[in-house]
Amino acid sequence: MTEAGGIEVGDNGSLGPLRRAETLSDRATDLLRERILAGDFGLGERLVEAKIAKRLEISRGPVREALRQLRAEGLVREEPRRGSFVIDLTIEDVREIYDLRAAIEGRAARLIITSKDLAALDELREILHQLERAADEGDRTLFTKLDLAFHERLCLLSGNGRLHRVFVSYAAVLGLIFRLEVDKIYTSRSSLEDLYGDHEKLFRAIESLDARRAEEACDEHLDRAREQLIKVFGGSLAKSERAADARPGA
Amino acid sequence: MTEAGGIEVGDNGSLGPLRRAETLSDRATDLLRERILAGDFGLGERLVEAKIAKRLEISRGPVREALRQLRAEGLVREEPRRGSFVIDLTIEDVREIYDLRAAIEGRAARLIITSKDLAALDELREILHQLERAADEGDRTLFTKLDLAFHERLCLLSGNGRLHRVFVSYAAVLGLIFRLEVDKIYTSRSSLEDLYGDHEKLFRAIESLDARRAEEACDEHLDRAREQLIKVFGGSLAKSERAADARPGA
DNA sequence: TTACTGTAAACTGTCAACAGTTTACTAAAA
DNA sequence: TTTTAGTAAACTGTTGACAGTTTACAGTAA
Repeated sequence: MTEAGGIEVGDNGSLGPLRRAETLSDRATDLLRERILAGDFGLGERLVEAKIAKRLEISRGPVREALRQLRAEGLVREEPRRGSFVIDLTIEDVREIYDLRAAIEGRAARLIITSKDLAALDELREILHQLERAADEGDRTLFTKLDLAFHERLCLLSGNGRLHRVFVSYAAVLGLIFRLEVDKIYTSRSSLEDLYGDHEKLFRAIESLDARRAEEACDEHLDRAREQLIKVFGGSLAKSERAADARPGA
Repeated sequence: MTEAGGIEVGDNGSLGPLRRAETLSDRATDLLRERILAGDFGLGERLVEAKIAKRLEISRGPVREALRQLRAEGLVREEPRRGSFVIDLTIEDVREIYDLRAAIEGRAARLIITSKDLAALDELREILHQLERAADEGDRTLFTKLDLAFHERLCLLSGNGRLHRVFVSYAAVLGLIFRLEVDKIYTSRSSLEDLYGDHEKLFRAIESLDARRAEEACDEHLDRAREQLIKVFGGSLAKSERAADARPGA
């Protein structure tokens, strides 16, 4: 599931339709996304098709398609006849994404509640427990991963595939934001316990099966998370990580 | 703005950066989207790269990219090594899209309200007036076009580019749904006046600058619109319009 | 007839090369 | 020195061809 933004969900334990061989485009997409999220490509850095193709030892075609896919995911920006670049993230982008999140995830919570899907609640609870453990152990990288998983699952369990697809479409950028946050967060006062508590509060609201309360909790949760981010980054995300030329490997 | 799903918004009256020459991919994307929306390709119909390329007198590369773009817009479905197909719309899809719309457009309304952007209200009012005129004249095609424009503008005026992009990402499919609706709606009792009244109600709620009321109005508006659609299509959208082979022209 | 098998046609995935544009660089002119 | 013009290099957009997979079909056996 290339489109899933790196979040694998599929199960194929018993006998089902065989997973079709991945195309080079798909693998290139996954690899490039990973590299960008890992920070191997800086914000705003140019992505030159030919250089990437050479590095991956494939032709430009699949690389081109991969870049298109990443553009659709919002991780890459394309300028006609000028090429592709890793996006530049600004505080304004963070604001936009968090408003979008509030819309999507608030609705997802509501849909879960109206469907009265108790198994969904159990799944969320399970992730919540893992989140608690990660907070206890102070594992920030794991925490952000589970944080993302919690919200992803929320959207998936809404039963609305398109809602989930929208989440996935910004999940990659969110992952990038989280990575930048982890790099910086050690210097801030914020604790994982606070962040965990926030998630627990959101879950309790969903668990109460009160749609309005859940939506409000979601709004508040994301408002706090956003303000936290803005505080951490103090106005500028793009820590002049900008680079003019391509540097396609690691 | 190829990504804009056929809804042109850009203004370049005074001196601004010159619009870069469109690529073949972009033109192919626009053309194919238009054709699909016009019904020249049936639901579920296969889109064969080579045939389309031949018909447009270009090579397969740009066609391939166009199909990828349309996939991102949700109008086309791709199966690895099997090809691209126009989507099949079911009632379940309509439900999904309308829940997504409620999330996105409700939030857009809220954002406009919290920003207290009165010029935005004026713009919406203007479209509303045009909508009224179309209803009076009984011009259903124009009405659906303006209906789409009203909601698109709502999202644009939210000031959140990503929110707007999500709207655009389902606008093409919505256009397809509206087209199918126009074909069928003559046999139903629903009147354009009712539909107009519904929009006016939504606008009044936004105009009142009460975010909660506006969100609820949006929910209700879309709930009604959805039920209307389901009533019209009576359970099955895909009126066995399905075709096995490609038929790339008109 | 029905189920199975093998073969040809159709189509997608991938590649390598060319054309035209953009960018970077060098040198001349103010 | 700063600006302008000119030139080479780099890069994207596009093309046509090939390889491997999927699909359709004809033929054979039950």
